[in-house]
Amino acid sequence: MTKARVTVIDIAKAAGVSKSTVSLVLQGSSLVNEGTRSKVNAVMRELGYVYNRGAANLRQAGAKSRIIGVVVNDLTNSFFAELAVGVDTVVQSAGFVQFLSNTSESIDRQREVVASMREHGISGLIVSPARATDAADFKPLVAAGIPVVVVVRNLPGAKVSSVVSDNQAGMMSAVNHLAELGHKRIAFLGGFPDTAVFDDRLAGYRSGMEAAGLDYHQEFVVSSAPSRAGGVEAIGKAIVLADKPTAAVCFNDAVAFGVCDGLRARRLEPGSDFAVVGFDDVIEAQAAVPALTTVSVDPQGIGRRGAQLLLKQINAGKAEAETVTTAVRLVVRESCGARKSVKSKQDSE
Amino acid sequence: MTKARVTVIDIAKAAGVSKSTVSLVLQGSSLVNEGTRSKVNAVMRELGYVYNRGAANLRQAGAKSRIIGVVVNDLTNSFFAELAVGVDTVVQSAGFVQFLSNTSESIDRQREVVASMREHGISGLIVSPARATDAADFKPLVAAGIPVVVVVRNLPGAKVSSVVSDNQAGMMSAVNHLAELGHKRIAFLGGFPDTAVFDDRLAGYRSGMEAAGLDYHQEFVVSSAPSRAGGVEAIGKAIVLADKPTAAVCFNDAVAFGVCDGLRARRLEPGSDFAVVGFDDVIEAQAAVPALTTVSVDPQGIGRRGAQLLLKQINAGKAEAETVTTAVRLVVRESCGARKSVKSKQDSE
DNA sequence: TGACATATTTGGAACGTTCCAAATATTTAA
DNA sequence: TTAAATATTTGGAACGTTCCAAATATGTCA
Repeated sequence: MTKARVTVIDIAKAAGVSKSTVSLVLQGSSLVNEGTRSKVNAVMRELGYVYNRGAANLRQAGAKSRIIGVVVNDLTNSFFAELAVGVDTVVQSAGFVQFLSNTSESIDRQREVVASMREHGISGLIVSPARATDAADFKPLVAAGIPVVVVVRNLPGAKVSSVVSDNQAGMMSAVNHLAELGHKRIAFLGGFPDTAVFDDRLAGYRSGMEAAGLDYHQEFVVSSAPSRAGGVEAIGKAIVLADKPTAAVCFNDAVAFGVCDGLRARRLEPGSDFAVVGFDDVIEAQAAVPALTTVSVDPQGIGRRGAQLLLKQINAGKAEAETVTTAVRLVVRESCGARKSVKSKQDSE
Repeated sequence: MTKARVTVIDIAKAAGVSKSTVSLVLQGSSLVNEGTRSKVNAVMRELGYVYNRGAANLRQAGAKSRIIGVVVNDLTNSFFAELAVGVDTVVQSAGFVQFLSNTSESIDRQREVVASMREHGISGLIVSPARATDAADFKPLVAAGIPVVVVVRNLPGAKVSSVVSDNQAGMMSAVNHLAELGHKRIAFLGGFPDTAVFDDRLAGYRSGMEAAGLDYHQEFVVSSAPSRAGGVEAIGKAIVLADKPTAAVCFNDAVAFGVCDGLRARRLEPGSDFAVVGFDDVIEAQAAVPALTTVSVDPQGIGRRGAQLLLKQINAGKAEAETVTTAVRLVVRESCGARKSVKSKQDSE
């Protein structure tokens, strides 16, 4: 390869100024004379100078690395990919770069990547925590003055900011919609009860039932893995109840798809024979058959909000824990039985 | 917050050794006495020491940062999200971290993020280039001894390694399948002719036609944006030809979906009235109606291969440009008319 | 025990930047 | 024309590590 790196000293020599002046130019200081500035810039271009951020960070105390760490629990899931894109958008336009890692729901992996990010001197962290993450896990970071924003899944007890969607309101509107369609026996299917998101969504379900003047029955709540397979399992348990439900709100879209599978296996057609509503509005929801009625949360929006919040804290130098909930909206498609027939024009974009 | 950073010197003092010894411990050198090592480790834990990689990189010439830059053109597309996950898997288990950025097909953005990554001292770069990327854009990197691996879209003329799927073979098998189903007039729809991928896929189409003993007609090749809208446009042009095609292979799945839309708008049912085959096997392909017959490429696999290749070059210290093509396979579903009716068991996984 | 080999430890001097206090140029005001 | 003010430039000394050459400890063999 080529020889050694070009440093500010090389530039200084070539431009006939001191390294301090070059540094000033690098930082866009107004102290330097226009003529000098352009000469220095010209030399830099000519010599192919590359700024060494590592060296700079070393001198400038901690928080100036301009790296934002982003940790998501499942990048394969387009919901989180969108989230990452949202973060990237604002992070990038603020002149930061993003360090993205995927934990695949592994808590160990999460610990590793966060440690690694810390070693690299991130100025802030956005994390969608892996399941069963200990609230104390991010203590050391905030203690070191590195702001942390938790997104999607909140971490009760952790003294960090968070951005979550309005799970409760979303579930309420789903239940409300089903009630308006005349359903009385509405089940809540899927999800692990040990998560904060589950609690929120369940609470929304309860208030929705209450608001619609319907009774809350313990046995209409069937938890399961928040996956397609979990959905199959959950509907299997719900459909054999003496007092069969006629509709279900699901913990998320994956569960909802599983519920549809399970219904079909029992010769019931989702939409016409049984109403199904999901949560998240993942990309497949509109292309599915029947198209899934679901609560749409805007993952890019969450990402952007989270990033904004984080940047604010980085700039403020002080991390006031703050919680923001982003709005959601019910998207009515076919699986709730409200609309028959083929996919609508609007949805197919 | 708390006071200053804990440094190697603090550790040394507290453990009663010299900073050099601490450094040795950090590097896991076999030179240090077991007893000393464990004492030092204990002190590090106790004081909450965090390794400062930036400082280390400063000393250790260039290529040791253990950061891999990953640049994709569209993270929203689950194809590329999967790719990133594939990369992350191997990168992470090799003890590197990944710096992921999204360019949204913007060449300027791409230039920015690559520059930024360089400043941060990446040890290598994996990139799925934005459309119309200049092959010379990565010259400076390789000149600086930073290995670059291009994935998915190759960059003819750039002296870098690449990992691409076997576009040609994939298209051939698609054409072959349609020919076996009895189609004689098969169109090639969608895609921008200025890309290498287009050339490859088109070449596959031509050889496929030839292999099946069918004539290649210039007017059966209709290019368009590689998007859903582009698909609508392309089928619109193809369906009005005097000698109407009865089937089409599409540049990618998005185009294929658009083609289906366009067919329906003309009261033709994809699958029964006209056979459609896509390329990529995006996640929506199996859930669509009709389920899309398509050429499945394994994006995670490409990511893994790319990462392996890159790590190999990093370790070798020498970047021998190398091209690997990964295998693809045709997934027969409904849109080609080979199978009627509802979705199969296998596909719904 | 002495001499040598082997195992362990250790002070600097880098690495490429930023910051500071101070030096030097250039203007301005009288 | 000169003093004071303002505009620009500048040598070190950090920052937290790794590397080197050399020092010190420990062990081995006659």
